[in-house]
Amino acid sequence: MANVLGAKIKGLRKEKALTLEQLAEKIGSGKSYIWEIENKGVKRPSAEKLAAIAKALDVTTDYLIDDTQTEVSDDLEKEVFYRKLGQLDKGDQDRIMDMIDAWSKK
Amino acid sequence: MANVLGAKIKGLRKEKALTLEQLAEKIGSGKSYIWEIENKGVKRPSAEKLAAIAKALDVTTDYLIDDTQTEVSDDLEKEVFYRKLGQLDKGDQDRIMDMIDAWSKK
DNA sequence: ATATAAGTATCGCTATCTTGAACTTTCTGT
DNA sequence: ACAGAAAGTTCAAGATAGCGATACTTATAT
Repeated sequence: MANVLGAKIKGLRKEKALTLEQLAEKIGSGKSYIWEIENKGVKRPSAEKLAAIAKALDVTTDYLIDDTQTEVSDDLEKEVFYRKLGQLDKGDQDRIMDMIDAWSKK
Repeated sequence: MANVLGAKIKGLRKEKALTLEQLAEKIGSGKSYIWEIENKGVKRPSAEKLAAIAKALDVTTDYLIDDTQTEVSDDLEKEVFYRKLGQLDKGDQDRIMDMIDAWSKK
């Protein structure tokens, strides 16, 4: 379970039936490098490259980077959260945020 | 019109009243390097670094990278909420959701 | 069987990133 | 106002990784 980033990219690329060359072209780099990211566990692609990759694969860079996030985030779940949150007034929203902050400190 | 990234980081850091040293420590870098990112504008930080910075400043890396996006939107704030919520364990997540439910009944 | 596309691998230049110190400016309390 | 502390600014040099170029190997198809 070493190279999460590489696995994600490879998976998404395959889903879209793109070859290394096609993806490489989309993001303006060589296929060898993107192959290395996928397979050799290249640790830190530049933000620029990663943003380009994310765009080409229709995901966010945050999703690609975050190792704890292994599934393309469930839009429905997120939507529900957003909608409920939006129903609160600003003060309550802030209180929720404070609470999340406090609890994530440990 | 150069160095949008640096300006964003600097702005967010100031908003949170963090010193260079404090932010540097949060993300595991020297203050000189982060100063260079903010002011010298020549740097293209790695995705890893940028992700750490985004997390420390409560924004997404996508927001930091996208030069066309210059202000923190409501959507972005919600996105950050959601990200933090995901870091909590299931029990805490449920309690947050319950709280949102309770408060929205008004 | 040959051609062509896809994938695998290596090399090397350059830029990122670290360290760390020294210097300057701004802030703080007295 | 002054000293001392804290924040910010600058520089230099070395280690490391990004990633483009290129060439080799394996799969697919006609």
